[in-house]
Amino acid sequence: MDEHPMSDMKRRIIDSAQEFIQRNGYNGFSFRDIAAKVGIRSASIHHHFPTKSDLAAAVVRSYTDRVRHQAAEFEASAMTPAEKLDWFAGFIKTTLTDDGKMCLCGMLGAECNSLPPEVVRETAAFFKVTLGWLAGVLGGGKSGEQRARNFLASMEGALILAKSLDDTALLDTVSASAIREALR
Amino acid sequence: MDEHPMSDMKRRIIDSAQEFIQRNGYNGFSFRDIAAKVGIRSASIHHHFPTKSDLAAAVVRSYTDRVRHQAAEFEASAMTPAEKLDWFAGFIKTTLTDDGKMCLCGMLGAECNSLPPEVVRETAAFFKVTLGWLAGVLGGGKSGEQRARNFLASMEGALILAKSLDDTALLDTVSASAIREALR
DNA sequence: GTCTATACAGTGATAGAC
DNA sequence: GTCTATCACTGTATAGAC
Repeated sequence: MDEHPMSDMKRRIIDSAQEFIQRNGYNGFSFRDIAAKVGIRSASIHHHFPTKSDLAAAVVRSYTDRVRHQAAEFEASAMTPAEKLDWFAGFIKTTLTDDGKMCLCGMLGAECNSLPPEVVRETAAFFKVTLGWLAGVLGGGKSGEQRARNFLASMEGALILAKSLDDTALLDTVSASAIREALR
Repeated sequence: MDEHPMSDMKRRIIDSAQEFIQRNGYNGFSFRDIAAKVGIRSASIHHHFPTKSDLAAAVVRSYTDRVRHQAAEFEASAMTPAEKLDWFAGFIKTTLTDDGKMCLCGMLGAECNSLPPEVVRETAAFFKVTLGWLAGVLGGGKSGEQRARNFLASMEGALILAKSLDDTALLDTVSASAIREALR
């Protein structure tokens, strides 16, 4: 299906890097961390991704592609806006509960002052795609766009608060409010 | 006034470290960065703060103290809740426009998986104090607490989105919505 | 309280054998 | 495609002179 199907090792490196970035941030992981996880030496990572920024940019691109793919699937379905927002909130919640991770781009967005330019570009692209999808779900137009921004901001912020306070319930109540507000 | 007034150099180190953390995160600055900024050698920083976690914990404590102090000042004033939220939104906006910085604890909250335990504790304390103040402003009780969580989450998330997308207007519109919602 | 000097572990990245 | 070996550099932290 894809034009350039990815090698298995390349895929595993990206997945492992994504986990590390969500947990520790771009400045909080090393090629050696990845190497230990996927079972090859750190020098071999450079064969697949010449530099750390290449790897991180590929991680974000793969994340954005999943959003695009998911959005297209929803497009063809009979789900209501409420069901789509619920799905999104569940996805964010899994991020937190499945190992206390941050949203990939929430983490990179916070760090973006110390990120290589191409990673910043890919992070911005992720937010544009996600906001575009949410705006469509919420009816489009200026109102849809504004609701999308409010909703996504609430979710990203709620992740940070819930993680810091070690309070999963906080994420539940804030995301319930955000969904209610978005659909009002 | 204070029981243990802080030496001038200690103060400058804390202020400089705060700037670096807000810009690059805990894993994105070094003692040498601070040293270059305040004009002494990195070894001398250790005289004031033995370890990096000591320094970061002191930075967060100083930040929380300012919130406490500000809250006490507001307590004695005749400001309305709307004025207090406006002040808070303005404070957050300055953080962003004055050099594209993140909220100190928004940054640390995102990174908290890779932070020393005492820094995590201080970050949680900051959020508790800030949420407590906001809950009081918003009328207290369960409703006030929930409004405070929604409001603060929106502001933290809006900072991330605005920074990533390099879009100051996004912060303005999201914070205006958040204030409206909190006061509804 | 600040300095020089240094220890020692970790970093991203490269060269070249297999 | 993965390895070993190694590079130059940066990181936190310490010892001891001034």
